[in-house]
Amino acid sequence: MIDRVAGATATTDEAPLALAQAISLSALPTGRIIQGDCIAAMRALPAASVDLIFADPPYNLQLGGELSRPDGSHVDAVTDHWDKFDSLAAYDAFTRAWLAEAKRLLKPGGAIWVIGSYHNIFKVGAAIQDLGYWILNDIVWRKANPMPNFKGTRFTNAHETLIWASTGEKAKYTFNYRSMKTLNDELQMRSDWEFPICGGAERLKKDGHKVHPTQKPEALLYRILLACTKPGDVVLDPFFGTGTTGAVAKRLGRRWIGIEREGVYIAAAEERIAAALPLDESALTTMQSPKAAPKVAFGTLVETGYLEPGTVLIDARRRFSATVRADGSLASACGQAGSIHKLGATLQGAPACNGWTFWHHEAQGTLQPIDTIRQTYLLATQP
Amino acid sequence: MIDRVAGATATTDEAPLALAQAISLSALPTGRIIQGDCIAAMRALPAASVDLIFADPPYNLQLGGELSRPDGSHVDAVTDHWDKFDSLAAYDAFTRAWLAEAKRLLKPGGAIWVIGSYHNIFKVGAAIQDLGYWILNDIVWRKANPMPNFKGTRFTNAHETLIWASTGEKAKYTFNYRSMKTLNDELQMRSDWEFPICGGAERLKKDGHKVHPTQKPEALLYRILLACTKPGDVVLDPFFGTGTTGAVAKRLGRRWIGIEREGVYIAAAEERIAAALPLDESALTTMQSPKAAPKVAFGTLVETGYLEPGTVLIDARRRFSATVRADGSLASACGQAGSIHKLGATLQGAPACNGWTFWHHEAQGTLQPIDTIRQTYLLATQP
DNA sequence: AGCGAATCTGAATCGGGGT
DNA sequence: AACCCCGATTCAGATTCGC
Repeated sequence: MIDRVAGATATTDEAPLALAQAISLSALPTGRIIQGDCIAAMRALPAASVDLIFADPPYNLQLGGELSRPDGSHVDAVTDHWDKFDSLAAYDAFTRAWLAEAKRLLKPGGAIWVIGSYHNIFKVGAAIQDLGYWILNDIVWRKANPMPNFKGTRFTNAHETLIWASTGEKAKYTFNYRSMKTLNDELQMRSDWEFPICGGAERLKKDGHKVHPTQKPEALLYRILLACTKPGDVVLDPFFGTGTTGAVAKRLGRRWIGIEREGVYIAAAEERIAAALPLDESALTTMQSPKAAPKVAFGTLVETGYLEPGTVLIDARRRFSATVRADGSLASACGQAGSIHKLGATLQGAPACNGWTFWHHEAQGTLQPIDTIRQTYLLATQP
Repeated sequence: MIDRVAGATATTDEAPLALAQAISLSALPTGRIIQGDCIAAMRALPAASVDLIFADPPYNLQLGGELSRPDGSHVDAVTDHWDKFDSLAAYDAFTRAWLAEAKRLLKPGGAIWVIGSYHNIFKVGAAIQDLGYWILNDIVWRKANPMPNFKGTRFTNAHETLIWASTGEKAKYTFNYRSMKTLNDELQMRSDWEFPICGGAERLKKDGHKVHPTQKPEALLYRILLACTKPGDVVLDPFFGTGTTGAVAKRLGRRWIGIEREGVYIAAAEERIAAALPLDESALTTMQSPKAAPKVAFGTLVETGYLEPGTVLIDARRRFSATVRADGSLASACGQAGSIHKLGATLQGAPACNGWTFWHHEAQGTLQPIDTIRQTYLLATQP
């Protein structure tokens, strides 16, 4: 077991504490992973003793059969027993039970973060409101590299949702506004965050297989703890898994408590946290996500009215022409159709073509490449 | 009142309809705004008569006092009476009531879209699941230019959430996959969409003041209707406001029905929709999935001489080869035989295989998938 | 060693029509 | 209702392989 300085030792020298609070702090098993059911484990902890709770509960995915990629390979889905519930109602009851225990553990000025997907997040959010928490923001984690929708049946599921809530409508809470603004190049931090999914060296593996099917990226926890806790605060994670919350808390000098049922995850988490190093300056700078050049799809110009469906485009030498259609595809007179790039390539018999510079439109008597419209759009919408 | 061709007039010349369906269509007030309470108005409409519902219900914002910008100017917040509910429970009851009526109106293959913010979307999503809808995606509208958080107390609220759901777990639904992929420069459309908020010339104003506090951008509706409806489909908006749904539906050649209580909004919507110009037929034609193309059996290519019996096919990596037989089956050297799909799967030991892209033939010194022969056949035989 | 090609993988409610 | 067959369908990033 890992053990960091217990709360009592660190605080008894300071300002006097109420007896109950002193007992609470002395009993608080920070720097430890408690093995067992999260509701039972939370019941054993003292009330009003935790500053922040981060929870990544089971999503209750309810997947159908097997799924294969177009190349025939098999998709390794989340089929673990801990994600199985008998019914929507059973999941709902479980959700309300652990959220109620969590509320009891939070100090009056504490707060909770919960992450989920559309499978469960609406149930979670509704329960949070019903239990008297006060939602402060919902945050969208935009995945830089999500798994595609292999069957072409829906939109690519490219994000997850987090809810940040205080203990009540009038409750205080911690929000390090300046830290967030600094982290975001002196612009207010928005409610949509982009991070890659957890992979590479950060992804815990054993015998070549991932230890946990849903390990979260440390960057996500880093931003949350930096935004909503102070050094020394106690962070509880009731679904600890492989300990991302503990590792990041240690790096940032926050105390932590983990609750986890599965021994395999606990073993991996302990090893991982033991190896975690306190933050140095360079780690902070790597957190600053480089601002990617904004991409604009041709279809966006059609949707937003910068270019009307029905507009006729021609190439610079006026050899080919095509009409813009409602979905951002182009149709030529000879019946061929495709994206600006594909149709340009087809008509020229070329393997590829940059449609942005190939296609032009008539404007003030001159031919303008459609790329100028994209520049206009970017100027109008970028801060 | 605006009125487009009613369903009955347009369909009586065609194939006979069941009586109930004929009544439904004749009674359907498409191209109209019904004034009144949305639940009462929906009750008066026939069951299973609508292809898509788009709903932008009151968000139940629960704002505190007045809000000022750092420069002292006043923020014009949503304080309208229609956004006031007595309690969370009252809002919940209202949400479940209109969502239940909406479900009754949807055809079995229909779908619903609802937009909201963290104030209400969790209640809405939980109700959608409880009522037996099946969530297909949650979509994040990332605002390119959101209002900043003036007090510096939270993250900038820079997105809203939409839920897309079918009428049940096993229900069919419309999703124009190819159109979405084309619209997004040949990449799958993701669940996070970026649009500017509604402003400029698009924003309806009267005497210098915005007519509606939460007018949605047409680009948002454009993408939804393009993705989830076909031309001629009936789209219902039970919280019509200033008619963004109607204006975009008219442009895209979809029929529409609006329900709205406030006369001021109705007047603005009617004027706006009357001015909207429908796209012409050629612009409305969109990219189709191969699914929608006429099917060609492999045997047809053999019968019609596009491929000679006895031709040897091989896979791209030249690991397997097989001979085309007179009945359109393939036979491998090791004695196995079957359809192009089945033999491909058997030889690879895979559960399934698309023979059209797996098998190749030698042409002009290069390997060509046999799908190119099918394309040649289609070009030659389709009008 | 270094570069380009090929391979692998990630919280996924992932098909439709005929017999 | 269950089974069978046809055949449509993937993006970004990390890692490994091959030259």
